[in-house]
Parts: sequence; structure tokens; C-alpha cells
Amino acid sequence: MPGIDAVARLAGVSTATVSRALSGNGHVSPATRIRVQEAARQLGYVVSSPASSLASGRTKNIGVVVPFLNRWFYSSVLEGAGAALLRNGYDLTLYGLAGGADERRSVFEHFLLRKRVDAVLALTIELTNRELQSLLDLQKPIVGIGGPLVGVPTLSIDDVDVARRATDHLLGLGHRRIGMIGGESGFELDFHLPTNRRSGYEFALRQAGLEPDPGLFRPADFTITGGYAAARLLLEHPLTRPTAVFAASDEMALGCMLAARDLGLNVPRELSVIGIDGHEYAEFFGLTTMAQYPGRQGEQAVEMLMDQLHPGRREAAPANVPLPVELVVRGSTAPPPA
Amino acid sequence: MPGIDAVARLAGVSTATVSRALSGNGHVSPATRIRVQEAARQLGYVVSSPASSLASGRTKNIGVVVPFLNRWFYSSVLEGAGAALLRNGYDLTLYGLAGGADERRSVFEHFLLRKRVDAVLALTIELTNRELQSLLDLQKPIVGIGGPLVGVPTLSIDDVDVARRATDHLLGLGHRRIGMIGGESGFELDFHLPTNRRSGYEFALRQAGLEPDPGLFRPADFTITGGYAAARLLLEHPLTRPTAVFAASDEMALGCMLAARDLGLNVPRELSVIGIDGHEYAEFFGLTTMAQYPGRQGEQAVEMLMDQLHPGRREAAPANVPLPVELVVRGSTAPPPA
DNA sequence: CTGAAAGCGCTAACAT
DNA sequence: ATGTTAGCGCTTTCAG
Repeated sequence: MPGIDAVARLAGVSTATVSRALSGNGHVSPATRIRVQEAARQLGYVVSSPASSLASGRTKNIGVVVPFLNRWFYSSVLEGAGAALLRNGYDLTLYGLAGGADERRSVFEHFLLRKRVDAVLALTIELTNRELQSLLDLQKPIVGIGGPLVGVPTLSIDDVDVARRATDHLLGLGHRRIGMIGGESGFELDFHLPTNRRSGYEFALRQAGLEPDPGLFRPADFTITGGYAAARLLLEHPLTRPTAVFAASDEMALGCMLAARDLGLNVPRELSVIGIDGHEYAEFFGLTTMAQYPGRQGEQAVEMLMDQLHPGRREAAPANVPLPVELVVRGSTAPPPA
Repeated sequence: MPGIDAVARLAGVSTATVSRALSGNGHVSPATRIRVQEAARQLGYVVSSPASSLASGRTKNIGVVVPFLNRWFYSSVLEGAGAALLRNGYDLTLYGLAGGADERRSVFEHFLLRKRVDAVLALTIELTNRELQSLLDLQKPIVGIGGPLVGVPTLSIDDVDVARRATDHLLGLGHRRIGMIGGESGFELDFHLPTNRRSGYEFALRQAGLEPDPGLFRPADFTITGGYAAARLLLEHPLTRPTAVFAASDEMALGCMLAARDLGLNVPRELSVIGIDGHEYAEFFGLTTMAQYPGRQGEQAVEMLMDQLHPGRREAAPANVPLPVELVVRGSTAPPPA
């Protein structure tokens, strides 16, 4: 592994010039820049990250804090963020919080403090005040995705609006008895998301002159299994059952479709179902959904971080643009039975 | 952020002693060790990773190379590996290869060379010779999971045996016409896995005195959608259709079950289905499967790396123990119709 | 068991 | 535009 001085010698310049030529910081004449790059290429020189970090205080690495990995939303965000970081020459260090409380604490009190990351990306997580404080104490750029973190710029879809639009779709088809499978206010996910989606649902109903019926709401845990169980309860009484169900996630919506099948209900003839997510399986099951694009959310979060890390590198991406969510109509929704 | 000298001053020792006391390398009297630890705690001292890495050549960081993130198997391995690394005080830097060829190349030719990782964990990936060579050139411990990488110790289930056992389960129930939904030899995944699973299937049939019928084999892409399409073809002719299907992944098996439903075939009365994976959805759908445990595979791979990184830290985990795979019988398999 | 001191390989003033 | 040089904050010989 050749060092920077080997490159300097081969190119006939000083190490400082090599550093400047390769990093792009500081002025170097085009001619020498090329000479240096060629020398580096020839020797297979790659900068030593620890040495560079120690000297400059920059790591070219972003820490990403994730509650779970094996959930579609998170892994999709991660995929998008990872690709975007790679393009920018940044590494991605992953901190999973799925483990026990001790490990979780060590992430905030130890791992993130090692001067290993230039910034932090926090995916929908309900952080304790103390954890949030550790993050802010880092004095580094932070961007959140999903849940609102107090004091942290956050990228998030407008949950109220998305739920409203989903409900509106059902109302527009003529449905009047619309059930909802919502989120539980569990401590794992963000507190507000379930509440906001329910608010949007109720708002849409009221706009249509309908009073939300609490008996038509069932909480579940965002999984297929949970959605199935909730749907069984929602659909069990033929006389009182809704003609349409709005589920706060695609997986719950799929559980609902499967429950309907098992109850002998035809979707969409006897029951319409709509979800939120744009999950990869939604297409296969013909599920109408409000598609969000987690991969792009990850990319966009990275752009925000890059804007903070390299001010003026280009016009900063406008902050606070709401994330796009599109209604994708498939076969699971139709007018109610006559 | 206090430095090591602040701790040394407070504890009344030299920085060398602080380093030894905190890292565990070198001898320190119990008394001073405690004094140092207390001083560090009191000041909230955390070692600077770049400085430590530069001086020691160690990074306490592992690079993990992953082809895709949003696939159950990979994200589960990652979850397990991440937790195990955290427990060992290691960071996990993620290199996703889902992007374009350029980005993929930069991972091997640039990112991994920055002296940022002490070792590499490579998840089932078909690497080019050149890529493999870059890894080996790092002169660092490498462990693979899944696909066999030439020259790299690899953790892998015995695909032939697992497929044989799955097929045996069906044979044991009395099935004689057993179809298979296998993998395509795509370039994304490892080459051998699809072939090996098919071999095990054919081996089991021959052991039972049955000649494999090529018409009962259909390739697919390991997804629900692909499994569904393959199953439609496999099951379309009532007279020639198999009474049981072995799918090389749970997702394809689920696709098969859904296809059977759509064709009006009762599972398991008219069709038995078995998969491989132990996917989180298998339980919900009542799918019989050969469960592998990707999370534990991730943990075990980390143990192997730790054994190489810290020889003699404890008795090394025995290498080459085959990974456990268990038959989990659920409602999707039963004796064939009389 | 502990301390003194020489780097680890690079970057960023400061000069020129 | 380029060179000189003093660190960056730790670890690790080498002494004692």
C-alpha cells in the first residue's frame, strides 16, 4: 500500500499538492492535477481514511440509526440512502437498535461518539429525550426520516393528508361504511403516525358528512398477521360490516384481503380494500394503495445531509417539500354493492 | 470532548496507561485500571476512532458487502450480524451492490481499500474474479455467507441435503408425483444454490425409485410473483399435475399456494406445498418449510471473524459445522388424495 | 506495572 | 500554484 509521499515522489510534487489534487480542496493547476492523478492511479494509491480523518476532522462516513432491518420500509430507505451515499463518496455505518436496551444505550453513549461519522440519519424511531440529546450533542448534521424528531429536520410524508386521500378514494367510489385498520400506539414506532393516519381518515369522513364510528376502527401491528386478525373482527358481522376498509399499511391491507377471502367475501365486489405504502407485493395482490417511495426518501435525506456538509456545493435541495405519495388504483377497490 | 490526556491528568497517570487500561492491551494494575475507568466515565471520554486506528492499524469496524437489502434473507443476516458486532464493540459499514456497475466497481477499488475495515463479510454474491481478488488483496479476514467463494471460508447450509430432506418429507407422506419450483441460474444470485437444490430433489426421488420428470420442474426468480407464475404452469393440466410441490424458497412456495387457491385446488388436500427458508410469513400461511436461521448465520459469521481478529480470545468456534436447518411441518403438506 | 517519546499518514495553515 | 511544517489524538516500543 503506497502512501501519499510515494505518489508525491512519482509525480514530482509535494504531499500537500497531492492531497489538494486528489481531494479537490485548494487550487492545483490542471496539468499537475492530471500528473498526480496518473501517479496515484499507477501506484494504486487510496487515501488512508483514519489518517485523513485525524488530520481533517472529516470522516466521509454517515451513521444511520435504524430500529429494524427486516421491514420493507426500513430496508428500502436504507437501500436508497446507501446508493446515494456511495455516489457521494461516503460510507454508511449502520446502527441497528433491534437488540436489547444495553446495546441500544451503547450506540448512543459510545459508538456514535467515536468521531466516526460526519452526520447521522435517523429512521423513524421514537427516541428518548436522553438519546435525542446525545445526538444533538454530537453537534453534527442530523436528518430524520418518518417520525418527527423534535429539533431535527425531518423528511416525512403527510400522514394526515395521505389517509384523507385514501379515504376520499373510497368515498368517491360511493362507500359510506368505511372501516379502518390502524396502528397501535406501540412504543416501537413513532407515536404520531398511527394517530395522524386515523385523523386523516376521520377528517375525510366528516367532510363527507359522515360521523366516524369507533366500532369500525381496529388497531393492529402493521403486519399481515395483525391485519388479518383485525379484519376478522371488523368483518365478522354481515349486517354491521363495512363495505370498504382503509388499512394504514399495505401489509395490514393484504391481511385484510386474505381475511375477506377466508370469510367468502369477494374483493372488490363485496369489500374494497386500500392500503398505504406501495409495498412490492401490492401489485401482485392487486392492492390499491397510496404509494410512498422509501428508496427516494433515503436518497433525499442524503441530499439534505450533503447540503449541510458541503454548503454551496450546489444549490441546496429545497427543504420541507412534502414527499410525494401517489394513489395507485388496482383491483381491490370498486363501488360498493348495490 | 475530552482527550486521552485529560483522562490521564485526572487519573494521575500517563496517557500510555490510560490507553492500556481502557483497551485491555497490556498490563495495568487493577487499582489504576479502576481509577482510569472512573476518570474516563466522569469526563465522558470516548476514544477517537480515527486517532486510534491511525496509531494501531485497527479500526474496530467490519465491512459487509450485500447484493440487496430489501430481501428477507439478506436483511435478516444483516440484523444478526449487526447485533453480534455491536456486542463485540465493532461497527458495521454497509456496502450495497444493488447500484450500477460503476458504483459496484468503486466499492471494490476504492471504498474497501481506505483502511476503514478490519475484515469483510460477504453475503451471497457472485463475485467476478477481479472483485474476489481485490478482497483477497486486502489481506484481511473474510467470511462469506451463502454462496461458496473460492478461497474464502464460507458459512452455508447444505443445499443438496436440505432439498433432499424437503423432498423426503413429501415422499414420506406418500407422494409420487412431486414437482419443483427451482431457481433460475440468474447472475444475481449464486450459481450453485439453484443447481444444488435441484440435485437434492432429484437425488431424493431416485432414492425412492422415481425418475425425475423434467416437465415437473419450473424455474422462477425466488419471489412470490415468480412462484405464482411457475405454479400456474405446473398445475394447469389436471391430469398431469403433481400432487405435491417443493419450492426452493418460501416466497415461491407462497406463490404456489396462492396459485393453487386460484385454480380451486385445496392445499393440502389436493396439493401439498413445502418451501425453504422459515420466512416470517410462512407461519401465517401455514406453510411447511425447511427453516434456516439467517439471523444466526449472521451471528455465527461474526464469531468466525472475531476468532480470526482476536486469536486465543477464547476457544475458537468450530468452523465448518453445517448450519442447522429444521423441518417445520405446518398445514400445507399432507398425504396425497386417494 | 508504568512513563517517555516516537510515530501512524495525512491535511491545512503559513510561506513563498 | 506549490512547498514547508506543525499537528490531528492515539498506540506502542523501549526503558526503567
